[in-house]
Amino acid sequence: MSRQVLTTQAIELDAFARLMRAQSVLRRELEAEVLSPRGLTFNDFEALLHLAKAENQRLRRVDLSALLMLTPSGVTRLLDGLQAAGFVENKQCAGDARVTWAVLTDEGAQTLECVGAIHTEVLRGFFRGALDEQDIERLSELLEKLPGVGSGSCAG
Amino acid sequence: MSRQVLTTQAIELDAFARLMRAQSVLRRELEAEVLSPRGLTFNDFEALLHLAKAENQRLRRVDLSALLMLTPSGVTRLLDGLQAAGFVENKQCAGDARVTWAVLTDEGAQTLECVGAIHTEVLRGFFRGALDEQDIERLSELLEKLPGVGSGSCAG
DNA sequence: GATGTATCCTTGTGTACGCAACTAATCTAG
DNA sequence: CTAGATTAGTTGCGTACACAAGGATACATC
Repeated sequence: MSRQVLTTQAIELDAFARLMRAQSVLRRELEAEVLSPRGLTFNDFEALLHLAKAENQRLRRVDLSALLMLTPSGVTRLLDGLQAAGFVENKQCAGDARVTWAVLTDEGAQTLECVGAIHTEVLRGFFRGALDEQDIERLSELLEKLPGVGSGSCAG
Repeated sequence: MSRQVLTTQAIELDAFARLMRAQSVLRRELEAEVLSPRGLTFNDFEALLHLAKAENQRLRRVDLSALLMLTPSGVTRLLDGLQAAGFVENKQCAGDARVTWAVLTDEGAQTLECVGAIHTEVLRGFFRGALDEQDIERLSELLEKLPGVGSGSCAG
């Protein structure tokens, strides 16, 4: 006697479920194959990536906070670890004593270069195995339009 | 003197970054608008959702584990909370003494119905504000093809 | 200047979850 | 029937993160 509990079946619910699932699968694969073996967490890696892309390889904590979607406290603890590992250094900001720059070290850049290469390989395998180049771009474009995802949403 | 650290710029990297970001944004919005105010975590809600869709509103822990992409221990603790809240009950399996069914209670179903309605509203607003119906379906289809996302990957 | 407000960041504290180790039940082979 | 292997689940422990509160600096208004 299986009552039917859920009646609504909006297409948004499917898209949502698949989005969540895709993220979980991809994240776990990257952690298992690339990051954990090298002692990095997912956010460690993303932080290094953002620092590498940033001007002069440095970011304010509050910007990292927005980019990684972490709270300020999360960023503090995250950077604690990256500093202990020697991948990031603190640098006082000349014009504003409140801000501390997080600066990518050479060692951090080297690590990122190495890890990033494998990361990209895994990524390529993940997407290319299922979609052709056009579809990957289409997917990317569609995602970009979603609120908070596109370039209008944060410093870049 | 900004050295260029990252040279590779694969399209997969963009798709990846946006996928991660879209998930974060959406998850946080749902948590803030819908779930946290009602004392539910994201996985609480997803668990209830899966239970509601399942035959007889019940699932084995190991199946929930696969559906939510949690470890067995995570599922145990998750269900602890849902049982304490009265949304889920344990039921012994007649044929196999190892398994404990997690069964959705009436109260759980009611809660889900209420929360789910708002959830769907927020979801609709999120997607519809940026994409038309066709694009949402396209997005959903593209995501579905990714490894581990489509129906071939787990019980459904 | 003084005083209020906003911004940047850190420090307790609590929690969700992964990992490893374990128990218990089932299946498989001899 | 026994012995090992597989499967379902829990528990102890460590960690990444959110929340709330607080400290320090900057800015704005008088």
